[in-house]
Amino acid sequence: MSKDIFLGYIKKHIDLNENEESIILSKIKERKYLKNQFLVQQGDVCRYICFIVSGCVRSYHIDDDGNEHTVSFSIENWWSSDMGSFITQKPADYNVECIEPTSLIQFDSVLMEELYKTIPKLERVFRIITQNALVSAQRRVVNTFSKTARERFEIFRENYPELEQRIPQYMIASYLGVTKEFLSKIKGQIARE
Amino acid sequence: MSKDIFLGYIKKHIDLNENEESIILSKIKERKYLKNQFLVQQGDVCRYICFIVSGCVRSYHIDDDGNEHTVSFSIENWWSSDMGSFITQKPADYNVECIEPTSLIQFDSVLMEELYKTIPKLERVFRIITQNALVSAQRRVVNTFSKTARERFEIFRENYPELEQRIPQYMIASYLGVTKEFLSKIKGQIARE
DNA sequence: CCTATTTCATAATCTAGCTTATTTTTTGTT
DNA sequence: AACAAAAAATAAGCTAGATTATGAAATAGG
Repeated sequence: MSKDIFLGYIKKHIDLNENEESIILSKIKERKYLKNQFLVQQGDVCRYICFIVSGCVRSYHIDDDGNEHTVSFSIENWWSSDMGSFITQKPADYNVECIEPTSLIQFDSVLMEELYKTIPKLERVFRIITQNALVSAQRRVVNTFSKTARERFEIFRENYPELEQRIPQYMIASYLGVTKEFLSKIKGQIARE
Repeated sequence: MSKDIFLGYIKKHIDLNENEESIILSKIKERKYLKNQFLVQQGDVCRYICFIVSGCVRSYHIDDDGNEHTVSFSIENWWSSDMGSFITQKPADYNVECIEPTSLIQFDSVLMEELYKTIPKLERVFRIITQNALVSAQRRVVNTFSKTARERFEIFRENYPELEQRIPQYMIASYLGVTKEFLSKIKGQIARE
């Protein structure tokens, strides 16, 4: 069941005794979203950090010209939020939208602080997760500058082979930082070889 | 003195009792680097996370074509490392080089784990720092896609007004993701207005 | 099953930023 | 002060990727 998936995930990083497990179990609950529902909307304050049990969620920014820029896709066993907004309680920079029916566990800031207080080891879990996410984000910056759009697409395919099937092509384009037309052209090129 | 600068920094995030303070003080020591010395070289394993007491450090990747891409500049009261390499103990993706004479405090992974173990609250400090860094990195990705080079330069100037004076222009260009020639052109444009 | 709406493909034209090359200015060294 | 080396400025021509447009194919809803 979904709560156990979450516990299993945490226990990959730290040990939990029975008491700690039951504290966590007592505090969390599953919530379901439909496709196209928003976890956060750009401009609102982000109230939750979410652990995805199943489904897929996209975080994206809409710029002044109305163009979408995808920051991340989050699937099973990963997290989703507008972290900046969640931390500062200022308006979110991103829309966080389900692109599949999604089941998740939500943590508001009161609950997070309560959990950190009662089970300080959880700080460690989130430190490690966040460090890994930072490393990926920095690598993405460098790739954006050093690789061509085609190379970035091929890297995306290698890193997330399942995702390409689950996600509309125009969203992948907006993740790679190119137009959907150009991604289509790239795919045409690759297919022709 | 430099150790107190570090303690002051930590105490902005968490409270430390006298015992904890003295543990930290006993474990750390200052180290000085000259301009152009490397803290890590791309391909080596990164052994340290460094807290910068004074000076300035640049992290950059050299790609297959020999082009430099700057990931970050780190100055006083900030951290520097190749985090990915430090965590995994695999070869570093980045050169980390002093662009000024730099004084810093180095933490190897044994010391970090020891500190996390004896003063678990430090996990919290690094969780928070890393979360903030992640938020910036993600914003940088989005800006790279949604803003022009000129806009990115103006944002850089606003965010780090002091840095522009301390850093050669070609390094700023490599941070913004443009050639030095194009940044020069942008500055010419701005000056002419 | 049919229609409407999204999504994807293809192609022509256009531009931000790159490359290459030359000159000037700044910085560092003896 | 003088020389060498690094950094910055400027400019002409060139490409990766954007924009705009049009049609085909796939999804979804009634």
